[in-house]
Amino acid sequence: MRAPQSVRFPERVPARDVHREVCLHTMATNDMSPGARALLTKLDLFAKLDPQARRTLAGLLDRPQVSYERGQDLMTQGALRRDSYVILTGWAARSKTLPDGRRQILSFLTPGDAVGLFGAITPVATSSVTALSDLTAAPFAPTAIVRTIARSPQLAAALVWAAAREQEIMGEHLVSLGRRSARERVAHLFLELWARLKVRGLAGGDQLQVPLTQQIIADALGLSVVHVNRTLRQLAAEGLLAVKRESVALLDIRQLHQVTGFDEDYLMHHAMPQDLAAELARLVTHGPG
Amino acid sequence: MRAPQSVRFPERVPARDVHREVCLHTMATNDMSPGARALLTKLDLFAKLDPQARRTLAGLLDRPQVSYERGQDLMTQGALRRDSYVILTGWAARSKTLPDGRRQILSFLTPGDAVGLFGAITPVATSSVTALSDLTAAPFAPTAIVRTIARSPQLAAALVWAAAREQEIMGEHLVSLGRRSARERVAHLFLELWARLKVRGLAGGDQLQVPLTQQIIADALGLSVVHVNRTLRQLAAEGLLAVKRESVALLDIRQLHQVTGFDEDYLMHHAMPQDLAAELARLVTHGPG
DNA sequence: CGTCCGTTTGAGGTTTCTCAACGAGGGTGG
DNA sequence: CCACCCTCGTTGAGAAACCTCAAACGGACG
Repeated sequence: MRAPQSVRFPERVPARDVHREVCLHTMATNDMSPGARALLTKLDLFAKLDPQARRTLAGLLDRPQVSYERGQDLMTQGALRRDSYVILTGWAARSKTLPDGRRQILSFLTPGDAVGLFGAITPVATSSVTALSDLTAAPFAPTAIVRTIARSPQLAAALVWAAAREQEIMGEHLVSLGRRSARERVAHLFLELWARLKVRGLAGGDQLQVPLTQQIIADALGLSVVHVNRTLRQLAAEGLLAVKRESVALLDIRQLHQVTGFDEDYLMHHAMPQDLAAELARLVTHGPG
Repeated sequence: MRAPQSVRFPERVPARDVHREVCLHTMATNDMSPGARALLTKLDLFAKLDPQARRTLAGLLDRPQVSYERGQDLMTQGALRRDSYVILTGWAARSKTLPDGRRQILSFLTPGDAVGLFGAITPVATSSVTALSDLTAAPFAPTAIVRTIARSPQLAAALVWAAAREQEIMGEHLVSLGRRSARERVAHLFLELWARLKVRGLAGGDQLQVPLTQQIIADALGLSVVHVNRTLRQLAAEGLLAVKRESVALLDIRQLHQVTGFDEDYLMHHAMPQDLAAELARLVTHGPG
């Protein structure tokens, strides 16, 4: 058994101005809270939500937004659940910690992502969610999700889509940890984050702002910090990417794709398929009968 | 980059009589198809479904069951999706394969589990589902899930619970691949399977029937077959478990728990929490208004 | 009786880890 | 303003875990 390389998440470090802006689609969102808009931006990738769905969404997220500093927990493994959130600005990580301190990051959460969306289902949190940068979030009651599902079938379908998308990302993550080399894991992670951010307008060109320390990358990829460092430097030496303070430039995307066999289909950037849309439309017009 | 150790899944091998029986709870299930009963058995862990939910479930699964031989795909990565299924008897594995042949198993599917439950969302399958033993399954149309969600809020909540539970299992799997040693991974896998089967009445005592070859275990745990073999033999030598043909006996459960820090809470064997149940009941009685 | 699939074992190699130390930057307090 | 932390990144050296290759074994089945 190896000793834990994992280290506490950073705490009480002042803010940096990474990604404080949520990119909003040009819809009539004036009447909505920031939380509703952020979630809408994401769900909109899947389907244009109808007025009923948008009202329901607005009703769900009508509480004032809250702020967290880098290193604080929005949710703590083993503790009773409190609120659920939609992230407005900043990054967070969902992680699990073993009794001896080893830590594994399960997923990265970016603006528009939900924290504990289905959290009402277990009273005690099985993972922690920690702010990786200073962040703001829109809180909502965990049980409200049930009401939401019942009130708008379209919204329910969109939420299921969001859950399925998350599962796809976790699946690809599982492949990385189980079958990819350190080099492939690192390259794959950056390609994924780049693709995720780009589709929401949070990254442009080949540049990408990420508030990730090498320790955090290590905990996400199941590697030691030392080896992440060496891998990063090797990829940089080959001219594939350039790492600065808290940003990364993907210099040779074609070759990065080749290194990892990256195929962004699993991220599901696409709209609802035809048959599903038809089924939903029928329901919305004629009722569930 | 390591060469692929992964090997094709076994094919066309005759059936073995492992787990051909689904344990049914003692409810009035006479009017339901086998598929509906199997899924009900699982969803029942979460909440006693009301008549409306049970009617909807029966309507979803009214097609005749189908059979697959060991090694056949119920769903193939990269191919267009066909039906979704509820597994009735036998085991399956969901896996992803890299271009060079390396394979990672994402999850094991046992009776009552759904294949491609949310599959309508992507037209092309991002993973394969392969029969690990001969199996039978109840098919349903992928888009039917939308109707189901709209017709019964209780069923919708139960399905969300099932999805959340799956995500928890994947999360723990991620911890294994990222931060646990081979020894811990193997012990953890068996404890998980044992707990999952026991709660549905598919395993008794410390014995557990699993149609897993060492190659399959390796592909699930991100290890080589050779190392799985050595790890298995080491655990056996220490008297922690005994592996026979296709069954495993957990000889020292206390120490196995200690080896892995296993805590079965993440499997969510429990019923719906109080507040969620109350919320749902209100909806069912008063409507979503 | 031969073949096939899965398991087992040996030997040597590679990746990744641990331990340890140093450097660079930024914030903080004297 | 400078000295001192503290965090994070970087580098070296040796060790451990795990992998590959190769070969042999055993049971099941034709």
